[in-house]
Amino acid sequence: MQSDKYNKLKRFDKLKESQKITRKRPTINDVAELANVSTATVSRCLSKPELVRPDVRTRVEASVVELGYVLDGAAKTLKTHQSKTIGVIVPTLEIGGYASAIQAFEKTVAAEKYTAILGVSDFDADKELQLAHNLAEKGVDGIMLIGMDSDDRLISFLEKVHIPPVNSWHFRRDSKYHWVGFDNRAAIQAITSYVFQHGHRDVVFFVGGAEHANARTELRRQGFMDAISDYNLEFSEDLIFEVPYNSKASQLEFHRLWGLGNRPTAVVCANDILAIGVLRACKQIGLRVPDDISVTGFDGLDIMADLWTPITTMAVPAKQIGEESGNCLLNLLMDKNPKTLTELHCTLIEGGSVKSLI
Amino acid sequence: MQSDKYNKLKRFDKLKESQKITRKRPTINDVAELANVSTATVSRCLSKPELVRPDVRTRVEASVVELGYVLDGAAKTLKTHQSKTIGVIVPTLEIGGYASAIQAFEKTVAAEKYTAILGVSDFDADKELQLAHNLAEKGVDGIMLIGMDSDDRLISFLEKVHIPPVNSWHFRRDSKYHWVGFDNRAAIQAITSYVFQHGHRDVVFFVGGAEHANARTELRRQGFMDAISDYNLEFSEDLIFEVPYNSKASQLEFHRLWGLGNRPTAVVCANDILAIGVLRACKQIGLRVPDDISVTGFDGLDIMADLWTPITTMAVPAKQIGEESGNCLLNLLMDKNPKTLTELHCTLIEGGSVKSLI
DNA sequence: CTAAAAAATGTAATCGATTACATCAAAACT
DNA sequence: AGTTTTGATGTAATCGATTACATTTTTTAG
Repeated sequence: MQSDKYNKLKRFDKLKESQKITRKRPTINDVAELANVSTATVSRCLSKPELVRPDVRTRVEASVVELGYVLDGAAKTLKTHQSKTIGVIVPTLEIGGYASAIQAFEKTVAAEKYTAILGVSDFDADKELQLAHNLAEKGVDGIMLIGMDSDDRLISFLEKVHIPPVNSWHFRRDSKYHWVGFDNRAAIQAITSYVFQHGHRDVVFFVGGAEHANARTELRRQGFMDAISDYNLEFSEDLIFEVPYNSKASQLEFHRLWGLGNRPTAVVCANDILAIGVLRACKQIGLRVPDDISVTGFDGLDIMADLWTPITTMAVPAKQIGEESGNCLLNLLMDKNPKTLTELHCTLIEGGSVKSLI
Repeated sequence: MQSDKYNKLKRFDKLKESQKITRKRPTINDVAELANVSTATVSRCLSKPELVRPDVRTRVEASVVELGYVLDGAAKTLKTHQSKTIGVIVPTLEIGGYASAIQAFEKTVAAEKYTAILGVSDFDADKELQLAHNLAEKGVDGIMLIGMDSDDRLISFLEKVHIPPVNSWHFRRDSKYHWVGFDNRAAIQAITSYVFQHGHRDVVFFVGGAEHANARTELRRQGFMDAISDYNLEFSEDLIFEVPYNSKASQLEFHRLWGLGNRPTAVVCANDILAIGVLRACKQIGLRVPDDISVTGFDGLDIMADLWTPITTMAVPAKQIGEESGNCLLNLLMDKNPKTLTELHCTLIEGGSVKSLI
């Protein structure tokens, strides 16, 4: 409009110049030029080849190869508002089950040309929120959340930016969001009941807590308490030991407990890593498992079968969680309506680490 | 130019209309309007706030919050040719070390505002190449390659599209590319020599191979052979057993070997998973480790200390590899010149699974 | 108090694709 | 043959940011 206000010509030249230096890859224009067609045709060749006459298509494809053309996803995303990208937020990859779930998830969504963007939250809700913001900027089409409480801020943020989330690992029945997982509370109740069934009455519960405290921990406590009340036993907070998520910590905790004269006949652990620590402590103290004391884990690591004593544990359907979450999100993105809750089941694996007292 | 050729007005209206329906999030224009500044100022507030007067900045920030504005990364990337994104290609996440390395890598690059995009190649060079292509379209600024041979097609592709790669896990001395890893051959040689030092002479080598065959497998074979020639022992192909990467397979393989009357005094395994399988087989056969037979692993899984018999293994510096790869790539992206080769070291962990015959 | 220098802000072209619609060509009807 | 339908291709506006340079405002110097 004000053509004298700004000296356009000069600018244009400068830009064109700098552009020449910056440009590293051929663009759709270059391909179009070489193949003697319009950019529209090139674009069609790439996304809807059936709309282009075979001979033209061949010519275009040859140009693509000759120039080594790679489509610029940013431009495509900008225009289409679709990134073909899914964010995955996970507390840690060090927990084997999470890694398995992610791998299965990646495989599932990759089959539909989606790419996974990874964020590790370290069990930190603030970091998680920040990751989500970052993913939103990256333009992810959806988000997979693994094994966390869904912080309200997170959920409302995702709602505001219109990114559909799928929550996984455990689940909530009363949620309007999508969940894929198993019933933590019931699973802990089940393995605890299994121990009670074998006649144990002095049972303590090791649960990963403290710094990683989250809804899941709470659910597990409740599962333990459910089993206790099923058997009409008396509950006391002293039966529950919150331990950081590593075997060293649980090993020390068991030593402490034993040192105080506490003499349970069984230790139920909320995860396998804690069970391993307990096992180490028992070995050091000279307790035979299961003859002197019974121990159970939770997670179903393969390795549990190969320890000093094969440990009875509850196998978590990690791979399935990944797959089903992937399918759920894919459906969500295709505007199909996947069911809100996909409940998967855990499997008790008897290792022989629980002695029958009956 | 040919304004009668195309009916512009009609189109514009249509587009504006459809746009209204599509647009889900506020843009920089909305923020600019609300804050009563230009888009340039908003942009500056976001990337170089120190260039904007504090009072204006405050107004802009308030508008950002009020609208719930999230920057559109695609537009930014399109203009700047920078995605602040790094691709990670890994054969599998089921190998604990890889997961640890990725986690460390993610943490390292996240500190500099980079995001990791994950691709799982399943040990398949074609899939790997396809992943790289996909990552190139996504506009990644760099790529981290874990534990694979660098397929020549991959490397030359990355060169063509100007994406700097960092190779990790093992390394090559003669490469012009960046490597972060340890000397596979030397490490296997070291643990094999350790076994020879303990007086063993009938030693077999279990190595993950077959479907996952790669340069690394070859290097490990060579490491084993190096140790043999150090001790002037006679080499035979029969000493090497290629086994799929899982404990079940190595368990079966050991049964087969034993069934054929093969009676080694020690089994050196190229990874811990295979060692676990051997251990299981020994237990089933009734062989005590290390009294009747010695076994070593490789990887340094924590769990090796808690097996039926704690297993001597070689700890791989997975976390360090992730960190150093991250730093290397960051430097590369900042045009600093990181060293081409970062050599890290393995640590022998004596579990007591090797009996001294001397 | 004015002039020059520095700081803040605005303008609008640009990144590289997609795609609605226009146009042109070829095939299928009268 | 002329008309309609169908198919293939081209045109150019558009997505939402960034940023070179122009312009305006503020500060500093004289």
